[in-house]
Amino acid sequence: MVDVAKRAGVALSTVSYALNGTRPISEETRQRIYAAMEELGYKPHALARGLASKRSKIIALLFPTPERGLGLTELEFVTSAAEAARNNGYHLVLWSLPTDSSELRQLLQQGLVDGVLVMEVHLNDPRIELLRELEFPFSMIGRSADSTGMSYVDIDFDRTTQLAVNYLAELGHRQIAFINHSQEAFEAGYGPTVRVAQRFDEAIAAAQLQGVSTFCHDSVSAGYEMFNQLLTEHPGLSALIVMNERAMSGIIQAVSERGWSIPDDISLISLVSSARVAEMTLPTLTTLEPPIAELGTLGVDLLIQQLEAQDRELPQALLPCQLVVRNSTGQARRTER
Amino acid sequence: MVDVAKRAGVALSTVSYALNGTRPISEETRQRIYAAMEELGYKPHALARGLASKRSKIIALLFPTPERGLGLTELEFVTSAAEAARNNGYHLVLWSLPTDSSELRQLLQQGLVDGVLVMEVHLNDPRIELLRELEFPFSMIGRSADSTGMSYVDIDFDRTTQLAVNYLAELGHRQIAFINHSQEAFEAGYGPTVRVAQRFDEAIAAAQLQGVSTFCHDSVSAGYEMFNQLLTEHPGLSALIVMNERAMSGIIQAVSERGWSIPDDISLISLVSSARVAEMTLPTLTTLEPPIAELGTLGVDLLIQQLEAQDRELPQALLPCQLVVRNSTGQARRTER
DNA sequence: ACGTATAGTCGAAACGCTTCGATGATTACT
DNA sequence: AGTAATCATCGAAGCGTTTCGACTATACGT
Repeated sequence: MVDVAKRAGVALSTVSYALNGTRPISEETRQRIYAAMEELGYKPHALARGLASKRSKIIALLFPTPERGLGLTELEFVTSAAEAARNNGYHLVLWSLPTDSSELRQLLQQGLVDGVLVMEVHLNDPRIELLRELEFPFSMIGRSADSTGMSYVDIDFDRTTQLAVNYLAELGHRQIAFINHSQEAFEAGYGPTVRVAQRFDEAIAAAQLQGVSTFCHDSVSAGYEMFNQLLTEHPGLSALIVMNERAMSGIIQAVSERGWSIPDDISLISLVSSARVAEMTLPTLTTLEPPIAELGTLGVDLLIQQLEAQDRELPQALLPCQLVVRNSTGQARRTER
Repeated sequence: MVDVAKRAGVALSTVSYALNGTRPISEETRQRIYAAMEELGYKPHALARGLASKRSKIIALLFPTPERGLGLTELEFVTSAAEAARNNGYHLVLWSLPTDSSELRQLLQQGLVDGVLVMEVHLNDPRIELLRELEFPFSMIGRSADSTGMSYVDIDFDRTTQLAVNYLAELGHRQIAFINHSQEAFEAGYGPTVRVAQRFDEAIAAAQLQGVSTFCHDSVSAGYEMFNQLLTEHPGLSALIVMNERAMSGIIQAVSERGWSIPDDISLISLVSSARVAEMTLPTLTTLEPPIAELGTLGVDLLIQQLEAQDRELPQALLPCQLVVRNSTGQARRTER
């Protein structure tokens, strides 16, 4: 930088001002400075800049260590966040930690990152508490129980659930089951699990349908068994809303073993599930697909906005899933089986 | 840090030495210093450390922007790399760029990262060329065409292919097809595609079997059509080795439509495919599963070793996939169909 | 014509650490 | 006993930026 300054015949600080636009610089000098930078192949040093300005332009993505196992969803998420960060001139570091790790505090206090984006937020999340305590800038994907005054993006589960129920109702289904993630996830306060469970009951009631809502472990075999059990207890079921990709595989197997056909004998909707997975099965699955990339991008944008804005506004956003009709849903049967 | 020094009654530099162990410090003073740090809640500042030492302890994961679409594989990869980095006291930033992006140069010259880990290396990869040109420390997942003198980890495709062919041969299969990724991937020099294609022919010849090797687009429908075409042209096929998860779905559909059963009428092996996907299908798939987490961890380890070692050795490693027998493979039919 | 903004620039002091050379004080080796 | 390492520590000079206060020259309002 000192070389650039010399070559352009200006002071060191002038180069800095030209670079960041912090103070006015005459067009003429700016030209000279840029030319000098070009000729010398000068590139500003990120660390030095960060040290002096106290803003590293690095944000962290707080990524829970695989508990429920990782989905395609998460990956797209990560990459879209990385891209969004880069588009804003930020870097994205990955911090993959258990939610209750004490290591987070250390990492935050290293002063490396300007803010963090928290994924897979639980209704009651120790990471969030820590961040608030340290008054560390953050925003979330998903929401903790009380998310007032915090910045977040999340799937609009109310709307998503409503869309699924409405669609099935339009097809003439009257008895609909909802298959959730596990009870443990529910009790741990995993957002989607809690919110959809609640909304499902409301939507069913409002549409004057019959509904049954149940938890299910995230495994193929659990899905298989759950389906059989459900149909024993509620033989009139004609449609299932499933928010559990692994269980979905088991359900499809159980249906096929029974000699039934999808969607003639039963309709299936996969909730918050990606196209990639939905197209791997036979038949392909009607889904409500989360706007993953948008969530990632938006999450990063909100965080950066928060970091750079002077005012203390904490923006929030909810995005609904999109109904993509494929081959696993159809008109309800007219006749009893 | 100056406060810690004062409180411990030592010089600033002594605190630094105690922290990094760069020079010997008496046990007694070390105690005092650590106590002081504790009391003051002192945490070293990562950026300042990086600036002064010229080693940021940050590495980048060079992640290609989704071309072939993202797999579960990649995600596990990313998280395992992040963890490995953290275990070594490093941070991992994500750089998601097209392989031919000019932006990489900018990023490298920012001086933010000490080294990069390159994913999805093509046989002829501009990123690698750039890294060599700049003499920037890096290691790779996968290999470029000439990988002598470079550090990498990769799947041992030779051994993996051999395992698959051997296993099928043992089951009595005599006519085996190999379904690869697309021809475009092959021509682009995508490593797995090229290496397995080559090795398949060799392995078939060595085992004195009949083999047919074919490319296939990464899509369900392409797999479906490819299967039908293959069986028209080679009615004697009794086993398929498939390295193409999406095509695999199509193949399974085609088999089932034909009224055939897996594995009684045809055996399927999914190559370099994760357990998550293999267990979603009916029947579950026999696979050769890549040691993804190990690859990620090892890749990071090799890179860091390279960064910290004084000697200029560039370690390399090949790991084979593991054969996991599930329900898609069985004895070859004794009789003609 | 006079104080007062404002544009444009400079020099120097941070930012929070590492690292080099120097200095005593021990210990080891002939 | 004398020289040479080694141990333990200190002070100061960076690392490559940003940012603050100061200064000059020009334009502004009255």
